Amino acid sequence: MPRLPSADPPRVTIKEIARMCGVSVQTVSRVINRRPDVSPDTRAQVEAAIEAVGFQPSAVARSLVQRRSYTLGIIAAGLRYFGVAQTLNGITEASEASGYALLLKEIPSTGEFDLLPVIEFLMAHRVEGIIVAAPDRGEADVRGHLPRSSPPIVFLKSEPSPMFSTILIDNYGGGRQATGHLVSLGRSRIAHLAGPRDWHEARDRQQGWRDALRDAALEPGALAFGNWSAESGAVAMARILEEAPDLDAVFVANDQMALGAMSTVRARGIAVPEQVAIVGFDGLEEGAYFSPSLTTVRQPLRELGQLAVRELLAAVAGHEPGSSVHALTLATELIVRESAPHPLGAALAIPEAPALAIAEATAPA
Amino acid sequence: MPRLPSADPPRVTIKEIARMCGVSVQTVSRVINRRPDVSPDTRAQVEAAIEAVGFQPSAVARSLVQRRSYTLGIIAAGLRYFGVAQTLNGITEASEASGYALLLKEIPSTGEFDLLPVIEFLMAHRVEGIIVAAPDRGEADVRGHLPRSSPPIVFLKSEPSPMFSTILIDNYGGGRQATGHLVSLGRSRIAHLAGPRDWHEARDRQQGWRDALRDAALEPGALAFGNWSAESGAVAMARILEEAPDLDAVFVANDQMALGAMSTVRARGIAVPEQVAIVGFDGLEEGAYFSPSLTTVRQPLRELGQLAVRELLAAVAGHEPGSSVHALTLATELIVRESAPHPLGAALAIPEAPALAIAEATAPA
DNA sequence: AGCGTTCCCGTTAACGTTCACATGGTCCGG
DNA sequence: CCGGACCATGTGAACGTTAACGGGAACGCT
Repeated sequence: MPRLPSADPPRVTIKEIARMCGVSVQTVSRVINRRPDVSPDTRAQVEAAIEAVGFQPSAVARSLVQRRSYTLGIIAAGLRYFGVAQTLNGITEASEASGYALLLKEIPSTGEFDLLPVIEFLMAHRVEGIIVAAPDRGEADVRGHLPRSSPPIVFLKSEPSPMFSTILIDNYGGGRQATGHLVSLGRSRIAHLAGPRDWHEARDRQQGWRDALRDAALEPGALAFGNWSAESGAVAMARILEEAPDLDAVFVANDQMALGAMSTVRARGIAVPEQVAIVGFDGLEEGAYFSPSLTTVRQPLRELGQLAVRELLAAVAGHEPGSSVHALTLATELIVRESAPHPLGAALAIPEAPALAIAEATAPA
Repeated sequence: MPRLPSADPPRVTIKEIARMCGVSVQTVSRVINRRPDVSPDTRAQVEAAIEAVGFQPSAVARSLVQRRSYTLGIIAAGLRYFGVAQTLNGITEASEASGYALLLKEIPSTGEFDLLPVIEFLMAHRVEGIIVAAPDRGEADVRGHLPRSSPPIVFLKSEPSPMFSTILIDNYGGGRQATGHLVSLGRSRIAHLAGPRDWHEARDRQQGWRDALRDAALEPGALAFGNWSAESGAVAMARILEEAPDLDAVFVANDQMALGAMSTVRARGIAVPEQVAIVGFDGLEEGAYFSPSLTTVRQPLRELGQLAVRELLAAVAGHEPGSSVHALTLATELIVRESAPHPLGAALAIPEAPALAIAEATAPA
């Protein structure tokens, strides 16, 4: 009766269906939820009615009453970069498989940014878990300031912490792998083109580089920073060449920057890999088609995303808070291609599993 | 009283806050929604209480009672490909700016797939609009089978239709631009490396190629299909070279395939652009660092995503159904780089705006 | 003094589901 | 022919919030 004048066609609800079939709403609810205790006749009738009017039960109302949203929140930064997009891909796959919906928030990939409001936004939507696929670049680590009673959270790009689950790529180990490979090639003046200072991953790769050099009793070479983009890689590479004209290898913190770096090197007339060997990081499939093809460290990013979802769902299911804090680390894999080939004469000196690397290196050209 | 034994700490609600402050829930609601008719004192007191217990109003309950979710649904395919990721980037930006949340569904990027269930899923979540950034590859066009009372939908990768809004890149025009550029270079045996047959965009680019050739009174050259990946580009290029060894140019339907194609061409010892000129499609920033750098057709993908959101929000606001069906087409822009350079001797014959293209071509190396 | 405003706040009823429990019927064994 | 078990269904309340409306106090104006 107190219908507004501007009434849209009133949404058809469970009640309407019940009226149509002459049954109670509860019975309709039972049919919708495939519960056994409904006679075949009524079930068929109700299903027919639902089909007829194209009724869609409201997930919103259901969330409210059940206090469950079957939704996960994702916080991502830098979607336009390969790594994050690939991880997101794994996340959508796994959550699709388990019937969960995804609420996506993207935050700027650079500069100060406070995660807390974003997490609160997701909490207001009552997500059952949150995946943080973005570096924490606020003034203070969010993890100190999380609201009590926040849902399980998995961090994908932060330091491990005793209070929260983290699933990380072994960036440090990958950095060592890359640098170690260059060392095994006999290179000794090995520079590093790092990612943004405020990305945890960038710091770890850099540390891997540093430690691998130390272990080989080599001095750290030149160091410059980019922002993950090919352009920044080209620019930073120019700086490195200026600082250390005699270098014979570079470990670049991601493949896109490596592409830019190779372009700069080529423009200077320096031969890759003869004069300067280059190793990237990411495992871009496209790297196989660079010129020369790019030796790189593959990250299992899709698996990372899938694992994050599984971790979250496990935490949601087994309710003991805190008991499910894990710190997983996923190993990287060296993919040897032309920009830093296998050490030819020194098969014994190869530190990585050669079979794998060789298999990966045969690009279907 | 009928609290279950397994009770989690009962969520703090607006009612709890009201009790704490000795006011009614309505007053708390008013404070939360920043309504003017609350005295400064009570407002401060309520805000303090909210802050103290870390209360988060439930967006779910609010959605239910307001019958508005402030949420948009996104259906995407091929997140791992640059185009889609970039578009998504634009979408997150615009929706962030307008305070909307995003519910993301990814569907397989290849093979038959029925959109309808996905749309129904989003409708069940009461999204206020849907962006379909995926090709429709079901047996029948979804748009014939949409449930009545579906929210506004914007299609980003389908044929224009009188019933639904579409926002499209001018793939046909872009195909003509690319091919026309090759023609203006004096090339006459121009092949095409197309995208998957079931992507609308791929068909349009191909048609642009075909028509540009016809207009130049040239025969269509060889034609092969890839699946957007660099690898498929390399393979398809090999097929093309077999079929038409004498070709002097290729228009490739995206930049990633172009990368693969260039690799194949190079491996055959064929010079780019001297013997074979290559034009890609996408406008990847990375293309500037390929070797040679890639001439391409830039798509305003981020703008596409932003426009889609704006279109949707406009449709949500102005409620007249159907009145807001638009069919926008966004122009592409030719970016001339080394793989298909400017026609040197024939400045007058350049059909594109040279100033722009030249500006884009000076890569910061 | 009377009356209309404005300001602040409370009460009641939704929103569309599901949960816990109640109810009536049918079937079976004794 | 009765008690229990089981099946199919209905009833009322609850989930957490906002909309609609009503009402009292304080203020200003004629």
